[in-house]
This record gives sequence, C-alpha cells and structure tokens, in this order.
Amino acid sequence: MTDTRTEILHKNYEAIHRNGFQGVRADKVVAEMGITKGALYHYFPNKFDLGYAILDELLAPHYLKIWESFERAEKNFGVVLLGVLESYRDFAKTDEEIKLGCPLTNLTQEMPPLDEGFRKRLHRITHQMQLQVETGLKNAQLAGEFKLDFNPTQTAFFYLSAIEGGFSVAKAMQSRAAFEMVIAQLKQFSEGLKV
Amino acid sequence: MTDTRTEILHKNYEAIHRNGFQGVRADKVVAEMGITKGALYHYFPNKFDLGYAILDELLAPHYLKIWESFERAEKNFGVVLLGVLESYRDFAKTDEEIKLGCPLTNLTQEMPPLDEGFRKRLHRITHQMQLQVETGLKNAQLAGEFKLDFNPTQTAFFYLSAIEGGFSVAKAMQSRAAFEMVIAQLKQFSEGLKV
DNA sequence: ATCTTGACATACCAATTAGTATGTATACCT
DNA sequence: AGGTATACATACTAATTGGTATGTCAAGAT
Repeated sequence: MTDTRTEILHKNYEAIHRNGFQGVRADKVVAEMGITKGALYHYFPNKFDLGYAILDELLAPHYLKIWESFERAEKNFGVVLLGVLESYRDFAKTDEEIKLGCPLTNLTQEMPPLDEGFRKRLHRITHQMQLQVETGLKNAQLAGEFKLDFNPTQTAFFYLSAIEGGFSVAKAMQSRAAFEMVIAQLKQFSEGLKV
Repeated sequence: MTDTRTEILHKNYEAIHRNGFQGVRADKVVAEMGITKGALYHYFPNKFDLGYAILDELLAPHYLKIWESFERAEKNFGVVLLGVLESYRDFAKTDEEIKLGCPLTNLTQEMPPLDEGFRKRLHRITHQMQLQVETGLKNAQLAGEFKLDFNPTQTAFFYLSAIEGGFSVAKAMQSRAAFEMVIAQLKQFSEGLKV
C-alpha cells in the first residue's frame, strides 16, 4: 500500500486526464479514494499546487524519460529513434487511452492561458523534450549516421508536433488506427534522415 | 450592428477559445456584452446547446473551408497545397493567437470525454477535413502531378496531425517561430510528393 | 383596438465547489 | 509520563454557477 500523498497525486492525475484540470472535483476524487478533504489539504495548500506537483513529480519525469535513450545514444541512432517511436505506439495501446489523448497535450491546450504556474511548467517540459530530440539528431549527424541536409532544431519541432498532433487527431477520430498511421509515417520520415 | 444571437455566438466562441468550454462563465460573458442572461437563454436552451451551435455555425464552416481549394483543384496541386499551408501560417499571425492555440484542437482535447454532442461534432469535422486532404492528394496522384508511392489516407492524417501538433507545440513554447518551423517542414515534405 | 409573439430584462434559487476551522488519534521525542 | 508534531476526519462556509420564473415592451396580425 502506497502512501497517501502519492495516491492523491495519482488519482488526481487520472481525474485531470479524464476531465481536464478545471473539470476535476476534489470532493469526488477524495470520495472515490475513500479519504476526505482533510488529507488532501493536509498535503497540498490548494488545487493549483496539487496540479503543479502532478506536473513536477509525474508528468515531467515521464516525458523526459521517453527521449532520453535517443539523446544519449552513441551509435545506431536510427534504431534507437525507431524504438522511441515504437514506445509511443505502446504508450497508447488501449482504445481507452487513445480516447483520452495525450495528458501533456491536453494540459497544454487547457491551462497556459489560465495560469502562469502551469504555463511555465508546460513550457519547460516541452522545451526540454525538444532539446532532447535536437541533441539526438545532432549527435546522429556528427556520428555520420544521419544526413547533414536537414536542420535538427526544425526537425525536432516537427517530430514533437507530429506526435502530439497524432494523439490529438486520433482522439478526435476515436481511432487508434489514426495514431498508428502517423507513427508509421514518422518512421518512414526517419528512414529518410539516414545517410 | 449585428443581431444579438450572432453576437452571443461570437463572444462565447472567444470565451471558449480563451478559457475552455468548462471555463466559460455565462454571467461574465453576458456582462461584458452588456446584455443579460435573459437574452442568452432566450436563444439557447442551455450551455451545451450554445456550444453545439458554435461548432456547427462557426467552427465547422471555418475549418472545412480551409482545404476546400485543394480538394477541388484540377491542376497545380502542388501550388494549391502550398497555398493552404501558407493560409495556416496566416491563420496564426499574432502572438496572441499562437498563445491561445487552435480552437479546434483545444476543444478536441477538452470535450470528447465529457460530452457526446461535442464528441460527435468534433469527430465529424476532423473526419471531413481528413477526407478533403485525402481526396486532394488522390486527385493530384490521378493527375500525374504527385507520386504514386505514398498512401493518401495515411498522408492526410499526417498533414492534419503535424498542423494540429504544430499549434500545440507552439502554444506550449509560446512561440510563433515553432509553428512556422513546422509549416516550413511540411512545405518541404510536400515538395517530396511531387513527381 | 386588441391580441399574440418575439425579444429581451430582473430577480431569484438550488446545487455545487474550493477552501477553512476544528477535533482527534497515533507516533515519537525527552 | 507528558509534550509535540504528523496525519488525517468532520463539519461548516462563502462564493459561484447554471438555470428558471416572471415581467415588460414593442411590432405585427386580426
């Protein structure tokens, strides 16, 4: 049995993923957990700080781990890149997950105009991911494994956009097939980067 | 001076774009408009039906118009396609617009898990756009202007994903430059489709 | 001239919601 | 043993919010 604070984080993360941050009702989440608001407000001063903790302790580590292997690879960049894309496929393996979309994208649409704390954190996570991809692409170029005729910065943005957009379109279409088409297309695109 | 109903639609559209559907406060919107809730509930039975009207009467026509020219083109598909992408660039010309993101993407993240009416409408709009792109690509292939070695369905999903994702990443980064990189990359990608 | 209908305004309500004030039990320290 | 900090539970509140019931006024129909 995990500790209460961690459980509060996870359950509220799920509620946010399902209803959006504005749609989360603290009362309902604690009721479902079988605890009370006393516990919630014991660990978190308010709803926004709870949201920040979810970003800092759950989402940021999760997303930054995804591209880590590509960024730190020393050879076989092509293989590692395809592996990362494959892991995105696995990430949304159930229909349920496709219908809920990407947690990071969801929050990115909802929160930045409403709250500075969310805005800064979502900016940082996205920026760091972009740097990870960019670094990986540059290393692959330096290693002579990828062509030099593309701009790694631009291409990094393109990867992230296509993937996030893939989640979004798949969510709109309620179709995992749509997401997989985008991943397949990105794999093909990736082949074109190789020397 | 436009009629009240139309004005209610537009003002609430802006409020949704800024705060999300769940974040819209009917009281505030009508107060800013200088009208009262009497007018609002005279024209719309409830908040959700107001949202549906915004989708049906404002968003759907707007988005379906974008790819219309590509779908209906009879020659110079490459030029028309680049024109569409260019129009997306123009669509988000101010920093303000970039920071608010794409209205369709925003709603696609927020509403489908919460409401069936939104889900159906967002599905239909996205599906129709995808068909438009797909049809345009097929026609370009039939006309002998685009290569035959790509799958139009898959590529259509890829276009929509990259564009929607571009809005999303640009919103996260609060940077129009990010969006323009994605558009630039898509233009380059489009060149590769030509025979 | 009166009657109806459409287009709103005013006043009000019931439910919800984030947050607080207070109580209490247990573990730990001295 | 007695004090203290931690980890919650209980009960309550103030504000908000979507929605309603009712009133009013002007324009067109009869």
